[in-house]
Amino acid sequence: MIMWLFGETVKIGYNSFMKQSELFTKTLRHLPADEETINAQFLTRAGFVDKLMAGVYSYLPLGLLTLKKIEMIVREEMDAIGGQEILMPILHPAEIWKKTGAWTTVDVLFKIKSRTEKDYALGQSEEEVVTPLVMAYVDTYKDLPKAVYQIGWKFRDELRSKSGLLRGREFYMKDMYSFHVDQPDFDRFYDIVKKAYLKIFERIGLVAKVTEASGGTFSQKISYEFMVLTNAGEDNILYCDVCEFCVNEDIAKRKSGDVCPKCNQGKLSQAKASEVGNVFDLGQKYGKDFDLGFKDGNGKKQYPIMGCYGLGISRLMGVVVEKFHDEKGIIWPKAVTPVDLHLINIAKDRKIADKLYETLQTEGFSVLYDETSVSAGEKFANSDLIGIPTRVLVSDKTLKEDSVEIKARNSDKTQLVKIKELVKNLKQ
RNA sequence: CGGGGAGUAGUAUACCGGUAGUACGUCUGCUUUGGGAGCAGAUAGACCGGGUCCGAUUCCCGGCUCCCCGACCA
Repeated sequence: MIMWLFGETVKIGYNSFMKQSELFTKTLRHLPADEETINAQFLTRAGFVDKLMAGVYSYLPLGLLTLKKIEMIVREEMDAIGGQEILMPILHPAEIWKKTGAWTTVDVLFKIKSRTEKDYALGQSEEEVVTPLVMAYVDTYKDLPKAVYQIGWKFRDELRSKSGLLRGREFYMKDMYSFHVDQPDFDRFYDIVKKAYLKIFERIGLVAKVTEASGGTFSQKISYEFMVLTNAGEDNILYCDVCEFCVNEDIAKRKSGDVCPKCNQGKLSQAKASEVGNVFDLGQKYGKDFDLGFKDGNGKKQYPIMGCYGLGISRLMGVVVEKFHDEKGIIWPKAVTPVDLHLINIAKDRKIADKLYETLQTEGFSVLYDETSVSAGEKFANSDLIGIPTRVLVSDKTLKEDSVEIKARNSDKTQLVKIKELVKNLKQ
Protein backbone atom coordinates (compact mmCIF):
# COMPACT_ATOMS: atom_id res chain seq x y z
CA MET A 1 0.00 0.00 0.00
CA ILE A 2 1.33 3.43 -0.83
CA MET A 3 0.09 6.65 0.63
CA TRP A 4 1.05 10.21 -0.08
CA LEU A 5 2.13 12.27 2.84
CA PHE A 6 3.72 15.68 2.91
CA GLY A 7 4.87 15.36 -0.65
CA GLU A 8 6.80 12.13 -0.18
CA THR A 9 5.59 8.63 -0.72
CA VAL A 10 5.19 6.68 2.43
CA LYS A 11 4.83 3.00 1.96
CA ILE A 12 2.42 1.38 4.34
CA GLY A 13 2.63 -2.37 4.40
CA TYR A 14 5.19 -5.02 5.01
CA ASN A 15 8.06 -2.56 4.76
CA SER A 16 6.37 0.44 6.18
CA PHE A 17 8.23 3.29 7.75
CA MET A 18 7.05 6.43 9.44
CA LYS A 19 8.21 9.27 11.55
CA GLN A 20 6.46 9.53 14.86
CA SER A 21 5.91 13.26 14.57
CA GLU A 22 3.97 12.68 11.34
CA LEU A 23 1.63 10.09 12.81
CA PHE A 24 -1.72 11.76 13.30
CA THR A 25 -2.35 9.72 16.42
CA LYS A 26 -0.84 10.32 19.84
CA THR A 27 -0.43 8.09 22.81
CA LEU A 28 -2.77 8.73 25.68
CA ARG A 29 -1.51 9.05 29.20
CA HIS A 30 -4.84 8.41 30.86
CA LEU A 31 -6.80 5.21 30.77
CA PRO A 32 -9.90 5.65 28.65
CA ALA A 33 -12.88 5.85 31.00
CA ASP A 34 -15.09 3.67 28.83
CA GLU A 35 -12.79 0.70 28.32
CA GLU A 36 -12.11 -1.86 30.99
CA THR A 37 -10.45 -4.67 29.13
CA ILE A 38 -6.70 -4.82 28.66
CA ASN A 39 -6.84 -5.05 24.88
CA ALA A 40 -9.07 -2.02 24.46
CA GLN A 41 -7.16 0.05 27.01
CA PHE A 42 -3.72 -0.52 25.54
CA LEU A 43 -4.82 -0.40 21.91
CA THR A 44 -6.63 2.87 22.54
CA ARG A 45 -3.86 4.45 24.59
CA ALA A 46 -1.20 3.43 22.08
CA GLY A 47 -3.24 4.84 19.20
CA PHE A 48 -4.04 1.59 17.40
CA VAL A 49 -7.81 1.85 17.51
CA ASP A 50 -10.53 4.35 18.30
CA LYS A 51 -14.03 3.46 19.40
CA LEU A 52 -16.88 4.93 17.40
CA MET A 53 -19.54 3.14 19.43
CA ALA A 54 -19.90 -0.06 21.40
CA GLY A 55 -18.34 -2.85 19.42
CA VAL A 56 -17.29 -0.66 16.49
CA TYR A 57 -13.75 0.61 16.11
CA SER A 58 -11.63 2.59 13.68
CA TYR A 59 -8.24 1.09 12.93
CA LEU A 60 -5.58 3.79 12.99
CA PRO A 61 -2.23 3.64 11.15
CA LEU A 62 -0.42 1.39 13.60
CA GLY A 63 -3.51 -0.69 14.27
CA LEU A 64 -4.18 -1.18 10.59
CA LEU A 65 -0.62 -2.39 10.07
CA THR A 66 -1.09 -5.09 12.67
CA LEU A 67 -4.51 -6.01 11.32
CA LYS A 68 -2.97 -6.35 7.85
CA LYS A 69 -0.12 -8.46 9.19
CA ILE A 70 -2.58 -10.92 10.69
CA GLU A 71 -4.65 -10.79 7.51
CA MET A 72 -1.59 -11.57 5.41
CA ILE A 73 -0.69 -14.62 7.49
CA VAL A 74 -4.23 -15.90 7.18
CA ARG A 75 -4.26 -15.22 3.45
CA GLU A 76 -0.99 -17.06 2.88
CA GLU A 77 -2.21 -20.14 4.68
CA MET A 78 -5.57 -20.14 2.94
CA ASP A 79 -3.88 -19.76 -0.43
CA ALA A 80 -1.50 -22.57 0.49
CA ILE A 81 -4.37 -25.05 0.84
CA GLY A 82 -6.00 -24.01 -2.40
CA GLY A 83 -8.43 -21.37 -1.21
CA GLN A 84 -9.33 -18.82 -3.87
CA GLU A 85 -9.77 -15.31 -2.56
CA ILE A 86 -12.82 -13.35 -3.60
CA LEU A 87 -14.75 -10.42 -2.20
CA MET A 88 -18.49 -10.74 -1.78
CA PRO A 89 -21.04 -8.05 -1.00
CA ILE A 90 -21.86 -7.06 2.55
CA LEU A 91 -25.29 -5.72 1.61
CA HIS A 92 -27.62 -8.60 0.88
CA PRO A 93 -31.18 -8.83 -0.41
CA ALA A 94 -33.53 -10.26 2.22
CA GLU A 95 -34.72 -12.97 -0.18
CA ILE A 96 -31.60 -15.11 0.11
CA TRP A 97 -31.85 -15.06 3.90
CA LYS A 98 -35.53 -15.92 3.77
CA LYS A 99 -34.80 -18.82 1.48
CA THR A 100 -32.60 -20.54 4.07
CA GLY A 101 -34.79 -19.60 7.01
CA ALA A 102 -32.07 -17.51 8.61
CA TRP A 103 -34.07 -14.30 8.22
CA THR A 104 -36.17 -15.38 11.18
CA THR A 105 -33.90 -17.78 13.04
CA VAL A 106 -30.65 -15.84 13.20
CA ASP A 107 -31.22 -13.22 15.88
CA VAL A 108 -27.94 -11.44 15.28
CA LEU A 109 -28.69 -10.73 11.64
CA PHE A 110 -28.61 -6.99 11.03
CA LYS A 111 -31.71 -6.04 9.05
CA ILE A 112 -32.19 -2.73 7.31
CA LYS A 113 -34.87 -1.15 5.17
CA SER A 114 -34.34 0.93 2.08
CA ARG A 115 -36.23 4.13 1.24
CA THR A 116 -38.67 2.02 -0.69
CA GLU A 117 -39.27 -0.25 2.29
CA LYS A 118 -37.33 -3.15 0.81
CA ASP A 119 -35.60 -5.45 3.28
CA TYR A 120 -31.89 -6.01 3.28
CA ALA A 121 -29.43 -7.76 5.55
CA LEU A 122 -25.83 -7.03 6.38
CA GLY A 123 -23.61 -10.08 6.01
CA GLN A 124 -22.77 -11.89 9.24
CA SER A 125 -21.60 -14.98 7.33
CA GLU A 126 -22.09 -15.57 3.63
CA GLU A 127 -23.38 -19.05 2.86
CA GLU A 128 -26.43 -17.41 1.32
CA VAL A 129 -24.26 -15.53 -1.14
CA VAL A 130 -21.51 -18.02 -1.80
CA THR A 131 -23.65 -21.08 -2.48
CA PRO A 132 -25.46 -19.71 -5.54
CA LEU A 133 -22.28 -17.93 -6.59
CA VAL A 134 -20.02 -20.99 -6.67
CA MET A 135 -22.65 -23.48 -7.77
CA ALA A 136 -23.35 -21.39 -10.85
CA TYR A 137 -20.00 -22.63 -12.11
CA VAL A 138 -20.32 -26.22 -10.91
CA ASP A 139 -21.98 -28.46 -13.49
CA THR A 140 -20.55 -31.86 -12.75
CA TYR A 141 -18.50 -33.73 -10.17
CA LYS A 142 -15.49 -32.80 -12.27
CA ASP A 143 -15.84 -29.19 -11.16
CA LEU A 144 -15.35 -30.14 -7.51
CA PRO A 145 -13.88 -29.71 -4.97
CA LYS A 146 -13.63 -25.93 -4.71
CA ALA A 147 -12.83 -23.62 -1.83
CA VAL A 148 -13.29 -19.87 -1.86
CA TYR A 149 -12.69 -17.36 0.88
CA GLN A 150 -12.88 -13.69 1.59
CA ILE A 151 -11.51 -11.31 4.18
CA GLY A 152 -13.71 -8.45 5.20
CA TRP A 153 -16.21 -6.88 7.56
CA LYS A 154 -18.97 -8.85 9.19
CA PHE A 155 -21.93 -7.47 11.08
CA ARG A 156 -23.76 -9.01 14.00
CA ASP A 157 -26.52 -7.36 15.92
CA GLU A 158 -25.18 -8.24 19.35
CA LEU A 159 -27.31 -7.22 22.30
CA ARG A 160 -24.17 -6.45 24.17
CA SER A 161 -20.83 -5.86 22.58
CA LYS A 162 -17.97 -6.03 24.99
CA SER A 163 -14.36 -6.72 25.76
CA GLY A 164 -12.87 -4.31 23.25
CA LEU A 165 -12.03 -6.06 20.02
CA LEU A 166 -13.18 -9.45 21.30
CA ARG A 167 -16.86 -9.04 20.57
CA GLY A 168 -17.79 -6.38 18.07
CA ARG A 169 -20.96 -5.60 16.18
CA GLU A 170 -18.70 -5.01 13.23
CA PHE A 171 -15.56 -7.06 12.95
CA TYR A 172 -12.93 -8.18 10.48
CA MET A 173 -13.09 -11.84 9.58
CA LYS A 174 -11.86 -14.40 7.12
CA ASP A 175 -14.62 -16.74 5.98
CA MET A 176 -13.96 -19.68 3.69
CA TYR A 177 -16.48 -22.05 2.09
CA SER A 178 -15.71 -25.39 0.52
CA PHE A 179 -17.76 -27.60 -1.82
CA HIS A 180 -17.27 -31.36 -2.16
CA VAL A 181 -18.76 -34.29 -4.06
CA ASP A 182 -19.06 -36.49 -1.00
CA GLN A 183 -18.39 -36.83 2.72
CA PRO A 184 -14.95 -38.47 2.44
CA ASP A 185 -13.69 -35.64 0.27
CA PHE A 186 -15.11 -33.10 2.69
CA ASP A 187 -13.48 -34.89 5.64
CA ARG A 188 -10.16 -34.83 3.84
CA PHE A 189 -10.33 -31.08 3.31
CA TYR A 190 -11.77 -30.43 6.77
CA ASP A 191 -8.64 -31.91 8.24
CA ILE A 192 -6.42 -29.82 5.96
CA VAL A 193 -8.15 -26.63 7.10
CA LYS A 194 -7.80 -27.56 10.75
CA LYS A 195 -4.07 -28.00 10.25
CA ALA A 196 -3.82 -24.70 8.37
CA TYR A 197 -5.61 -22.97 11.22
CA LEU A 198 -3.19 -24.37 13.77
CA LYS A 199 -0.35 -23.16 11.62
CA ILE A 200 -1.82 -19.66 11.50
CA PHE A 201 -2.10 -19.42 15.25
CA GLU A 202 1.35 -20.84 15.70
CA ARG A 203 2.80 -18.26 13.31
CA ILE A 204 1.14 -15.49 15.30
CA GLY A 205 2.59 -16.93 18.48
CA LEU A 206 -0.63 -18.23 19.97
CA VAL A 207 -1.57 -21.67 21.19
CA ALA A 208 -5.10 -22.57 20.11
CA LYS A 209 -6.94 -25.60 21.39
CA VAL A 210 -9.13 -27.49 18.95
CA THR A 211 -12.38 -27.63 20.86
CA GLU A 212 -15.45 -29.73 20.22
CA ALA A 213 -18.52 -27.52 20.10
CA SER A 214 -22.11 -27.34 19.02
CA GLY A 215 -22.74 -27.53 15.31
CA GLY A 216 -25.23 -24.72 15.53
CA THR A 217 -28.90 -24.52 14.66
CA PHE A 218 -28.75 -26.31 11.37
CA SER A 219 -26.44 -29.17 12.17
CA GLN A 220 -26.53 -32.13 14.52
CA LYS A 221 -22.82 -32.64 13.99
CA ILE A 222 -20.22 -31.14 16.24
CA SER A 223 -18.11 -28.31 14.99
CA TYR A 224 -14.63 -27.40 16.05
CA GLU A 225 -13.71 -24.12 17.66
CA PHE A 226 -10.17 -22.86 17.98
CA MET A 227 -9.79 -21.52 21.48
CA VAL A 228 -7.03 -19.40 22.93
CA LEU A 229 -6.93 -19.50 26.72
CA THR A 230 -7.52 -16.03 28.17
CA ASN A 231 -9.59 -14.68 31.00
CA ALA A 232 -10.88 -12.00 28.67
CA GLY A 233 -12.62 -14.68 26.61
CA GLU A 234 -16.28 -15.54 26.88
CA ASP A 235 -16.19 -19.29 26.44
CA ASN A 236 -15.67 -21.89 29.09
CA ILE A 237 -13.85 -24.98 27.97
CA LEU A 238 -12.74 -28.25 29.50
CA TYR A 239 -9.39 -29.55 28.41
CA CYS A 240 -7.27 -32.57 29.21
CA ASP A 241 -3.94 -31.97 30.91
CA VAL A 242 -2.38 -34.93 29.13
CA CYS A 243 -3.78 -35.23 25.60
CA GLU A 244 -5.19 -32.65 23.20
CA PHE A 245 -8.85 -33.30 24.08
CA CYS A 246 -10.84 -30.11 24.55
CA VAL A 247 -14.57 -29.46 24.64
CA ASN A 248 -16.78 -26.42 24.98
CA GLU A 249 -18.65 -26.58 28.27
CA ASP A 250 -21.87 -25.87 26.38
CA ILE A 251 -21.93 -29.43 25.05
CA ALA A 252 -19.70 -31.14 27.60
CA LYS A 253 -21.13 -34.18 29.28
CA ARG A 254 -18.41 -33.99 31.90
CA LYS A 255 -17.10 -31.54 34.44
CA SER A 256 -13.82 -30.20 35.76
CA GLY A 257 -11.82 -32.91 37.54
CA ASP A 258 -13.30 -35.80 35.52
CA VAL A 259 -11.04 -38.25 33.74
CA CYS A 260 -10.43 -37.44 30.08
CA PRO A 261 -12.77 -39.49 27.86
CA LYS A 262 -10.19 -39.64 25.11
CA CYS A 263 -6.97 -40.81 26.73
CA ASN A 264 -8.45 -42.09 30.02
CA GLN A 265 -5.38 -40.77 31.78
CA GLY A 266 -5.50 -37.02 32.14
CA LYS A 267 -7.87 -34.93 34.17
CA LEU A 268 -10.13 -32.28 32.73
CA SER A 269 -9.53 -28.69 33.76
CA GLN A 270 -11.80 -25.75 33.18
CA ALA A 271 -10.58 -22.54 31.59
CA LYS A 272 -11.84 -19.37 30.00
CA ALA A 273 -11.03 -18.94 26.36
CA SER A 274 -11.72 -16.82 23.33
CA GLU A 275 -12.88 -18.42 20.12
CA VAL A 276 -10.59 -17.19 17.36
CA GLY A 277 -11.70 -19.59 14.66
CA ASN A 278 -14.20 -22.29 13.86
CA VAL A 279 -14.87 -24.94 11.25
CA PHE A 280 -18.32 -26.31 10.41
CA ASP A 281 -19.57 -29.28 8.47
CA LEU A 282 -22.60 -27.77 6.73
CA GLY A 283 -23.64 -31.01 5.05
CA GLN A 284 -26.02 -30.57 2.12
CA LYS A 285 -28.17 -27.90 3.73
CA TYR A 286 -27.32 -24.99 1.50
CA GLY A 287 -27.29 -26.96 -1.74
CA LYS A 288 -30.74 -28.22 -0.90
CA ASP A 289 -32.08 -24.86 0.30
CA PHE A 290 -31.14 -23.29 -3.02
CA ASP A 291 -31.74 -26.50 -4.94
CA LEU A 292 -28.32 -26.24 -6.49
CA GLY A 293 -26.54 -29.47 -7.32
CA PHE A 294 -24.19 -31.10 -9.78
CA LYS A 295 -24.28 -34.19 -11.98
CA ASP A 296 -22.45 -37.23 -10.62
CA GLY A 297 -20.72 -39.91 -12.74
CA ASN A 298 -24.09 -41.45 -13.60
CA GLY A 299 -25.58 -38.15 -14.67
CA LYS A 300 -27.67 -38.01 -11.52
CA LYS A 301 -28.16 -34.80 -9.58
CA GLN A 302 -26.36 -34.59 -6.23
CA TYR A 303 -26.07 -31.85 -3.66
CA PRO A 304 -22.60 -30.78 -2.57
CA ILE A 305 -21.27 -31.34 0.92
CA MET A 306 -20.20 -27.93 2.16
CA GLY A 307 -17.96 -26.65 4.88
CA CYS A 308 -17.50 -23.19 6.30
CA TYR A 309 -14.47 -21.91 8.13
CA GLY A 310 -14.36 -18.66 10.07
CA LEU A 311 -11.39 -16.89 11.54
CA GLY A 312 -11.72 -13.63 13.44
CA ILE A 313 -8.90 -11.32 12.44
CA SER A 314 -9.82 -8.28 14.52
CA ARG A 315 -10.60 -10.52 17.46
CA LEU A 316 -7.18 -12.12 17.07
CA MET A 317 -5.61 -8.69 17.36
CA GLY A 318 -7.38 -8.22 20.69
CA VAL A 319 -6.45 -11.69 21.89
CA VAL A 320 -2.79 -11.10 21.04
CA VAL A 321 -2.80 -8.01 23.26
CA GLU A 322 -4.52 -9.93 26.05
CA LYS A 323 -1.80 -12.58 25.85
CA PHE A 324 1.22 -10.37 25.25
CA HIS A 325 1.50 -7.31 27.47
CA ASP A 326 2.95 -6.15 30.75
CA GLU A 327 2.04 -3.28 33.04
CA LYS A 328 3.68 -0.80 30.68
CA GLY A 329 2.03 -1.79 27.45
CA ILE A 330 1.78 -4.17 24.55
CA ILE A 331 4.51 -6.66 23.60
CA TRP A 332 3.83 -7.53 19.97
CA PRO A 333 4.97 -10.90 18.65
CA LYS A 334 7.32 -10.33 15.72
CA ALA A 335 4.89 -11.83 13.23
CA VAL A 336 2.20 -9.23 13.83
CA THR A 337 4.05 -6.16 15.04
CA PRO A 338 3.04 -3.04 13.11
CA VAL A 339 6.73 -2.47 12.26
CA ASP A 340 9.96 -4.31 13.00
CA LEU A 341 11.91 -1.60 14.76
CA HIS A 342 11.29 1.37 16.98
CA LEU A 343 14.17 3.72 16.29
CA ILE A 344 14.48 6.37 18.98
CA ASN A 345 16.77 9.34 18.93
CA ILE A 346 17.64 11.14 22.15
CA ALA A 347 20.99 12.48 20.96
CA LYS A 348 21.33 16.24 20.64
CA ASP A 349 22.26 15.92 17.00
CA ARG A 350 19.70 13.99 14.97
CA LYS A 351 21.92 13.42 11.95
CA ILE A 352 23.15 9.95 12.81
CA ALA A 353 19.67 8.73 13.69
CA ASP A 354 18.24 10.27 10.52
CA LYS A 355 20.81 8.43 8.49
CA LEU A 356 20.14 5.17 10.32
CA TYR A 357 16.45 5.60 9.55
CA GLU A 358 17.28 5.70 5.84
CA THR A 359 19.71 2.81 6.07
CA LEU A 360 17.32 0.55 7.94
CA GLN A 361 14.64 1.17 5.30
CA THR A 362 17.05 0.36 2.52
CA GLU A 363 17.96 -2.83 4.32
CA GLY A 364 14.33 -3.89 4.30
CA PHE A 365 13.27 -3.15 7.84
CA SER A 366 10.01 -1.46 8.67
CA VAL A 367 10.65 1.33 11.13
CA LEU A 368 8.81 3.71 13.38
CA TYR A 369 11.22 6.57 14.01
CA ASP A 370 10.79 8.71 17.10
CA GLU A 371 12.58 11.90 16.10
CA THR A 372 10.45 14.11 18.32
CA SER A 373 11.98 16.41 20.91
CA VAL A 374 10.15 15.22 23.99
CA SER A 375 12.03 13.94 27.01
CA ALA A 376 13.79 10.61 26.95
CA GLY A 377 11.53 9.24 29.64
CA GLU A 378 8.44 10.05 27.65
CA LYS A 379 9.88 8.36 24.58
CA PHE A 380 10.63 5.21 26.53
CA ALA A 381 7.18 5.17 28.05
CA ASN A 382 5.59 5.59 24.62
CA SER A 383 7.79 2.92 23.16
CA ASP A 384 6.86 0.43 25.86
CA LEU A 385 3.19 1.24 25.39
CA ILE A 386 3.27 0.79 21.61
CA GLY A 387 5.17 -2.44 22.05
CA ILE A 388 7.32 -2.81 18.96
CA PRO A 389 9.51 -5.86 19.67
CA THR A 390 12.91 -4.25 19.07
CA ARG A 391 14.02 -0.82 20.20
CA VAL A 392 17.04 0.87 18.65
CA LEU A 393 18.24 3.83 20.69
CA VAL A 394 20.60 6.55 19.53
CA SER A 395 21.94 8.77 22.31
CA ASP A 396 25.00 10.90 22.96
CA LYS A 397 26.17 8.16 25.29
CA THR A 398 25.98 5.45 22.61
CA LEU A 399 27.41 7.71 19.92
CA LYS A 400 30.56 8.17 21.97
CA GLU A 401 31.13 4.48 21.34
CA ASP A 402 30.04 4.73 17.69
CA SER A 403 27.18 2.56 18.80
CA VAL A 404 23.47 2.31 19.30
CA GLU A 405 21.62 0.45 22.00
CA ILE A 406 19.31 -2.44 21.19
CA LYS A 407 16.66 -3.64 23.57
CA ALA A 408 13.95 -6.24 23.13
CA ARG A 409 10.56 -5.17 24.42
CA ASN A 410 10.19 -8.42 26.32
CA SER A 411 13.53 -8.15 28.11
CA ASP A 412 15.30 -5.71 30.42
CA LYS A 413 18.67 -6.35 28.87
CA THR A 414 20.23 -3.75 26.64
CA GLN A 415 23.03 -4.30 24.20
CA LEU A 416 25.47 -1.80 22.75
CA VAL A 417 26.07 -2.47 19.07
CA LYS A 418 28.51 -0.68 16.79
CA ILE A 419 26.63 1.27 14.15
CA LYS A 420 28.58 -0.56 11.45
CA GLU A 421 27.40 -3.87 12.88
CA LEU A 422 23.77 -2.87 13.41
CA VAL A 423 22.20 -4.25 10.25
CA LYS A 424 24.12 -7.48 10.53
CA ASN A 425 23.17 -7.78 14.17
CA LEU A 426 19.47 -7.15 13.53
CA LYS A 427 19.37 -9.67 10.71
CA GLN A 428 20.78 -12.44 12.88
C1' C B 1 -33.43 -7.90 26.50
C1' G B 2 -33.34 -8.17 32.55
C1' G B 3 -30.32 -6.06 36.52
C1' G B 4 -26.52 -2.51 38.26
C1' G B 5 -23.31 1.84 37.55
C1' A B 6 -21.88 6.31 34.91
C1' G B 7 -22.26 10.83 31.56
C1' U B 8 -18.54 17.76 34.10
C1' A B 9 -12.46 21.41 29.61
C1' G B 10 -9.00 17.62 24.44
C1' U B 11 -8.23 13.41 28.32
C1' A B 12 -8.98 11.74 33.39
C1' U B 13 -11.49 13.32 37.56
C1' A B 14 -13.51 16.56 42.28
C1' C B 15 -16.99 19.44 44.85
C1' C B 16 -21.57 21.85 45.03
C1' G B 17 -29.39 23.95 45.00
C1' G B 18 -26.48 30.30 44.32
C1' U B 19 -18.22 32.33 41.39
C1' A B 20 -17.48 24.65 38.75
C1' G B 21 -11.79 22.97 41.30
C1' U B 22 -7.46 19.71 40.29
C1' A B 23 -4.10 16.78 37.21
C1' C B 24 -2.46 15.62 32.37
C1' G B 25 -2.71 17.75 27.47
C1' U B 26 -2.39 22.16 24.42
C1' C B 27 -0.17 27.35 23.64
C1' U B 28 3.91 31.25 25.09
C1' G B 29 8.65 32.13 27.41
C1' C B 30 13.02 30.50 30.00
C1' U B 31 15.66 26.32 31.93
C1' U B 32 16.19 21.04 31.00
C1' U B 33 17.28 16.02 28.10
C1' G B 34 18.79 7.89 29.72
C1' G B 35 12.49 6.27 32.25
C1' G B 36 6.08 10.10 31.21
C1' A B 37 11.39 17.08 33.45
C1' G B 38 11.15 22.32 36.22
C1' C B 39 9.32 27.38 36.78
C1' A B 40 5.95 31.33 35.17
C1' G B 41 1.78 32.72 32.36
C1' A B 42 -2.34 31.31 29.15
C1' U B 43 -6.25 28.08 27.08
C1' A B 44 -10.69 25.41 27.61
C1' G B 45 -16.04 22.28 30.50
C1' A B 46 -21.82 20.48 33.07
C1' C B 47 -25.08 14.59 27.07
C1' C B 48 -30.23 15.99 25.20
C1' G B 49 -35.43 17.27 26.45
C1' G B 50 -38.99 18.31 30.18
C1' G B 51 -40.31 19.28 35.48
C1' U B 52 -39.65 21.31 40.69
C1' C B 53 -37.45 25.92 42.44
C1' C B 54 -36.47 32.94 43.04
C1' G B 55 -32.35 30.08 41.07
C1' A B 56 -30.64 23.27 38.54
C1' U B 57 -24.39 21.05 36.56
C1' U B 58 -26.53 19.37 41.32
C1' C B 59 -33.14 17.17 42.89
C1' C B 60 -37.23 14.52 39.87
C1' C B 61 -39.06 12.32 35.06
C1' G B 62 -38.08 10.83 30.00
C1' G B 63 -34.53 10.02 26.12
C1' C B 64 -29.70 8.98 24.20
C1' U B 65 -24.81 7.03 25.00
C1' C B 66 -20.99 4.23 27.56
C1' C B 67 -19.34 0.43 31.12
C1' C B 68 -20.22 -4.02 34.20
C1' C B 69 -23.14 -8.81 35.52
C1' G B 70 -26.62 -12.04 33.25
C1' A B 71 -29.26 -13.77 29.06
C1' C B 72 -28.09 -13.87 23.90
C1' C B 73 -23.96 -14.92 20.44
C1' A B 74 -26.76 -20.72 13.41
